[in-house]
Order: sequence, then C-alpha cells, then structure tokens
Amino acid sequence: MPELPEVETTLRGIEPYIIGNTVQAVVIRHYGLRWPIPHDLPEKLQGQVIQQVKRRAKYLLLETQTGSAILHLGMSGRLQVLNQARSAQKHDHVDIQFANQIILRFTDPRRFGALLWTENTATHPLLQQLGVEPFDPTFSGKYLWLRAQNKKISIKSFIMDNKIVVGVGNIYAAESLFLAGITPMVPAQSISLDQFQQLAKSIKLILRQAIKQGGTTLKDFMNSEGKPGYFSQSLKVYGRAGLPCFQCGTLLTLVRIGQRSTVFCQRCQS
DNA sequence: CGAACGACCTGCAGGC
DNA sequence: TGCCTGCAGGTCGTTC
Repeated sequence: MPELPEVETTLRGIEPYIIGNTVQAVVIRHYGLRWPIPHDLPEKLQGQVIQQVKRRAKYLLLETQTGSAILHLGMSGRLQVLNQARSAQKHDHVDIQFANQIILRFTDPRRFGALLWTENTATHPLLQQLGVEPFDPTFSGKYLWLRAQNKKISIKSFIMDNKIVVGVGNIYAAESLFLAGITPMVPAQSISLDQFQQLAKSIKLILRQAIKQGGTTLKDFMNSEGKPGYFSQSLKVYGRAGLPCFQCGTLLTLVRIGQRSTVFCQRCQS
C-alpha cells in the first residue's frame, strides 16, 4: 500500500482535518513498531497544535511548535481519520485524539512502520541521510547520471536507494524502468545520460500519475476500510510476470534483484 | 568504502 | 481441514 503516492495521498487526506487542531490525547495500544514508540510521545504531543503536515520521502511529519511526530507506514501501515470513536481492531496500534473529536488512527499489521518524536527534523538521523525528492527541481537525468558514476549496482537498486532519490519503491521502480525502456539489472554506471534523462522523466510521470489516481482513494478516505485500487489498472509490469507485455506481447520476465521481485519485458527494455 | 543480505512481523495463497 | 513454504508496498544495521 504505502508507496510514495500513497503516502502523499494520506498526507492530503489527513491534512485538512488535523491542521490547526489541538492534540487532546494519544492512545498507544502497541509500542512495538519497527522501533518502539517512545513512552513520552503522548505527553510530548498532548496539548500541541498541529501547525503543518509534511512529507519527506515516505515519512509523514506532524509538526508542532515544540517538535514533530515522525510517522512511517512501513509495508502495511495505514492512517484513517475517524469522525467518532470506533472500537479498535487487532492492528489499530495508535489513536491520536484531537480537540474537535477527530481521531487519527494508525493501523499496521506487519508493524514495519514507525512513530517517533523529534525536536528537530533537520538533524534527525532518519531524515538526514535522505536523497533528493523526485519532484524537486534538482532531481534530473543529469543528477542521476553524475551519482551513477562508478556504481556497479543494478539500475533498479540504484533508483530504489534512498540516498540517491527518495520515494521510489518496488512497484514504481519497475514501472519507471519499463516506461524508460531500461533493463532493470544493468549496472547503473553503464546507463547513458540520454537514458537517465528518460528515466528521470519516467519516474516523475509515473509518480505524478499515481498520486493523481490516489485522489480517488482520497474521496472515500474518511469512511473506507477498503483497500485503494488505484494502481492495479495502470500497472504495466509489476505483478504481471508471465503475462504478455501490453506493448509487444512478449511474456514478461520475473527476476530477483536485491531480494525484490522484478518484472520486465525483455524486448521493450533493452 | 560499496554491495549483499539478514532482520523485523503478520497475513495470505498455494501445494500437499 | 491443516501444515508448510514462500511471498508481500520498506529500509536499517551488520557483514563481507
């Protein structure tokens, strides 16, 4: 669920309900996420007004005057805005209750997500090492090309490396490479500047499209328990191993790159 | 230093 | 029906 577009969609979904709102209480039912939720997080948040909600990479930042909550959805995390209290289910780990009765509920079956507190987002170790945002003007083919010099790792692992560019997960790495016509396992250093320009363009386009389609999810954000289905119809290669390429009919190939499933077209991506 | 890989955890699908 | 295996959107920390 949470690729960058989903995180961005989540941000847009929760923002209108919590900005300018005061945190009344924080209920933690399960501290054991990727890192334990700090025990003093409730008292840090309580009484604070959410001034801004930001996204950095796949992290959501709930910013207050005294510090920020850092939230990551991991592989299976989800945020919901509840209008009224609803009994917590098995994986509903955290509720942030606001003065206007809105509840922000964090659900995460696999618990790879995180909820932390920091006084200073600029110096927080998790946020400090991050590479460029894909929608930042400095993210370009030239930028990728420069960073790829002498890099032997596969181009797919390269664009999934958060120190290079953030927010490109397994789905959209595969999709971007297909759109750019690049074979996922070739070494990053062997990609030409031309190809990198194509790739940077593809990444932006794919992510932008997905965010746009995430907008449909946004609509039923408040009441839906259902899964967003925005990506399924637009995916060209992800999850389609063995099926014919939409572009040329060749059966799509499945390989393993960096322990992640990777699907590509041997004919269209060369 | 870069690159590979294990680890974290639950749920689900598929094979037997 | 039940057990076992493998796989799933992420990414940090350790090891080679």
